[in-house]
Amino acid sequence: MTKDLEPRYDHAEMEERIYKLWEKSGFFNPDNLKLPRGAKPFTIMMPPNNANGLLHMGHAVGLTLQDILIRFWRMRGRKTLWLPGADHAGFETQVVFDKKLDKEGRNRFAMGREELYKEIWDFTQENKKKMYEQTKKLGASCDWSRETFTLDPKIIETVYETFEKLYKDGLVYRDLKVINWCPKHRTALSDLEVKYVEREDPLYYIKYGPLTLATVRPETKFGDTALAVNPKDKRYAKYIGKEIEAKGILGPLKFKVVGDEAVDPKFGTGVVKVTPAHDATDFEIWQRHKKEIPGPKIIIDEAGKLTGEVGEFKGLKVAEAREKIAAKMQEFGILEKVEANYKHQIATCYKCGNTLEPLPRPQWFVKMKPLAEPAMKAVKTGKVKIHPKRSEKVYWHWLKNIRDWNISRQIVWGIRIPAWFCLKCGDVKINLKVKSKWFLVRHGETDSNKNLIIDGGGEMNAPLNETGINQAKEAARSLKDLGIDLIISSDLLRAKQTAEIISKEIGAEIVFDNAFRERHWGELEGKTFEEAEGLFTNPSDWYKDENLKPDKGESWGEVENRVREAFKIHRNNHHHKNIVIISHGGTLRMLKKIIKDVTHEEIMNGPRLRNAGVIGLDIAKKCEKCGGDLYEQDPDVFDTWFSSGQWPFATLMKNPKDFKTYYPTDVMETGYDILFFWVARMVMLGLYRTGKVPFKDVYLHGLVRDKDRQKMSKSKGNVIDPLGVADTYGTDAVRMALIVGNTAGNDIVISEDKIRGYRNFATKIWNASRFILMNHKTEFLKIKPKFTAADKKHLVELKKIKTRVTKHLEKFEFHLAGEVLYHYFWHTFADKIIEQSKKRLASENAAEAAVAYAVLEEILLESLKMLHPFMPYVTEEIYQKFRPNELLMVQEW
RNA sequence: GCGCGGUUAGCUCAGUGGUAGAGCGCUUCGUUGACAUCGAAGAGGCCAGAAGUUCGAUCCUUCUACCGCGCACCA
Repeated sequence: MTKDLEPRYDHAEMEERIYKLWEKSGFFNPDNLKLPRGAKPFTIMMPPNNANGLLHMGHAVGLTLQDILIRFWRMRGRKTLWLPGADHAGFETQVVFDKKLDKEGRNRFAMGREELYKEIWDFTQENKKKMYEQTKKLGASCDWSRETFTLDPKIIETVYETFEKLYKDGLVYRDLKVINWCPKHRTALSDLEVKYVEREDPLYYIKYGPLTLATVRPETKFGDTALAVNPKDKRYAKYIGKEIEAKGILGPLKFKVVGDEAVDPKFGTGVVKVTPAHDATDFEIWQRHKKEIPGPKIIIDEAGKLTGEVGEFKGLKVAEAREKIAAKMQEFGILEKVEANYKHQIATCYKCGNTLEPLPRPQWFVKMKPLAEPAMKAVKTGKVKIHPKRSEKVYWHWLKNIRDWNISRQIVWGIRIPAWFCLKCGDVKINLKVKSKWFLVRHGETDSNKNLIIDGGGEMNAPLNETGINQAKEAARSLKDLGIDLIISSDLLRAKQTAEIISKEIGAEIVFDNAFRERHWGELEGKTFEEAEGLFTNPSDWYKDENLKPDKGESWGEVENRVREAFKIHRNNHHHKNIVIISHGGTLRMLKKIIKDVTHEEIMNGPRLRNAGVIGLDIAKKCEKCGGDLYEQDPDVFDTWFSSGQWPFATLMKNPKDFKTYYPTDVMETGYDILFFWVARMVMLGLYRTGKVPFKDVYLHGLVRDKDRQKMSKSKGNVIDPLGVADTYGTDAVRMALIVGNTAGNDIVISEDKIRGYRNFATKIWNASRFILMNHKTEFLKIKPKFTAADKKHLVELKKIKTRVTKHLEKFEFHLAGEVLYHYFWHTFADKIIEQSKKRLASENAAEAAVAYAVLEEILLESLKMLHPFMPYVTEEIYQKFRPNELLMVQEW
């Protein structure tokens, strides 16, 4: 019992000091807690916050609720682990980063995989650091020694193991399906990431020979491959199985009519067109009638523009094309009528709001039904309890109707899917052990490239220009840290310079091989493409014909032969080494042709490798099917939720002792908005991998809203920054304001007024304590207090309060516990008990004063204990004035 | 279409089978050393509407109205 308290307290100074004191004590780490052997653990996995921004009020709510649980159970003698972490948040982070790139006038589609990955990595690490600082400021008593990022090797390894297990069990498969495609973000999305919005669009009735059908998407007509009616529909029974001829705006059409249950006879005309490439239902109709009708005919590309056999509409965006096509149909007299304001639901991207384009793509899917069964059972039997209870019904309903989960994402930020395809036969290998990696790199840009001048293996031999040098440097950076042993380069100047720049960065030796030179274009060398045009019948023949040979130049066939020979020799000599081959656009095409064993036409129609572009080849054991040993890894990454769905066990699994002690965890605390995204998947994957539920209780908190019930958002400008108000009013006030009146599953209303109210409460606690401390006299220490009946009554009441608070906390009724404490401390203890004791404290009789004091101190210290989980800083600070050298944080509850 | 939640003080929200609570706001009074970031006193609610169960309902049941949300392949 040392100093008096200042009349006011400086929360800023205090919070920093106290947090450091807690950290220094080591008690955030359960291994350091002084507990009897066999003390029961209590574990919470902190939901890994997205490492793409700062914490907002929603995070503050979650962290506070978790910290209350952790501090409460720690004081109750449990071996308490709260493991903090951050999520790479694949798609979400990619979206945030895209915006950043956009501001800088860049875009990710023009960046190399490694380069982009590295930049986002740095970006997330920076965010993570700031986020953890904020987490500390909010008083979170988590074990920083076990901090985990979802891209830590231990997590990736575990995720890979899970994927392999699922694959072997037949629960993960790769299949071509029509998936939700966002044309803006150029990636597939899971069904959960689709937001359906109601919209009014025209419904077009189109004549199809003797039939009429209704559609809102006339633009997809070019992709039609059949018509369908309900088999029970008497009106159309006679058409089933027949071919129908009709007038189309690009010429006559001829489609077969199939009978399928998916068609609702009551809707529209009861006839639908079947567009398997651009409609999931139609795709399924096709699958059921594969033998009778043609499959997907793609007429919309990844950017949402018309492509393929669409005549004059090629290149138009879907919305534009729709109007023009409808107009054309009108002209042709095949548009029967238009219902103007047809209300329907359209699928949009939950992030950007753009209309999704259903596209057929091969993707990895998780078969969900077998995983959902045990997950439903776990909740039904009470092994997992969800608070609020009503959410169990919602959980139940979702799992019951669950569909297979597309886990492939076409972005680079994330955990790359550990699936390799044999380059020769296409066979799939999971978790392939790669022996060595070979990289094929095109040289950087030259002025010839820039000005479209033919500069092959001839005399020009242009050097890199400034852009080219920078590109080479970029490529060099992307090849760094990959353990490259050797660079094999064409000896032409542009390749040589590129090789030297890369060598300088990665420190590997260069050997030159003129077999990797560009095709010698003979008499065409030095000419612009325009000038060269007249020299062949068709410019595209330069590429198409593998035997065509310019004067004094080489044919593609000749290039292929020399490359084949050189590649074979280098393969034999260096198969165990990581190699970079630096060569030229055309030459690399030939190399790819050799590796993939495909036709000349196919390789020439394939994508062009940009300057300094990198292609990775993985060399591993021989394929059991074809004997090839060159593989290419699936470029896609996992849906973030596939990895975060493994969070409760992936964080512990690689440390068997921790896993045994702390798994299953006790409580999962998170927002109700991610019940399906995350909670349900954690239960499924947890049960699947470990045979045990990942947690026993799920506590769901609501969305944070402002005092007018508006959702907080940056665009509305009504965001309250939790750290900002913590600076102003103190963390304790913010925490308490977030708890009182906040019930499970309901939205939380927070306003600065409310926070101010609880700041006043903190002041009240401070001043009541100050008063008590002020009345302490050293002579009291010698006096054994004799409590009066009234004193005893107060102490009994205190006990009752403690029982109530304990019960509330055990039942996850944080708001009730907080209210009871608030009310008791202010309106019973301060207003009544302290007021009544003032006379006795002032008594001449030391024994009487001592008793009065003893009662107050007892009640105060017990109250501080109970308040500590809610308001950790102010309570800890005061407690130490009464009990120096002790830590309230680890006092017994 | 199915499901869920809400409707309580001027505002935002807690709560309970038997005299209704918090924060902010409002009214009046008060600076005698814990606290004006306060204290004292107070105003303010047929707890959405209707019916039912009950000795008794704001709380349980049913229906209705309005608000919000989730899920759903109907072209």
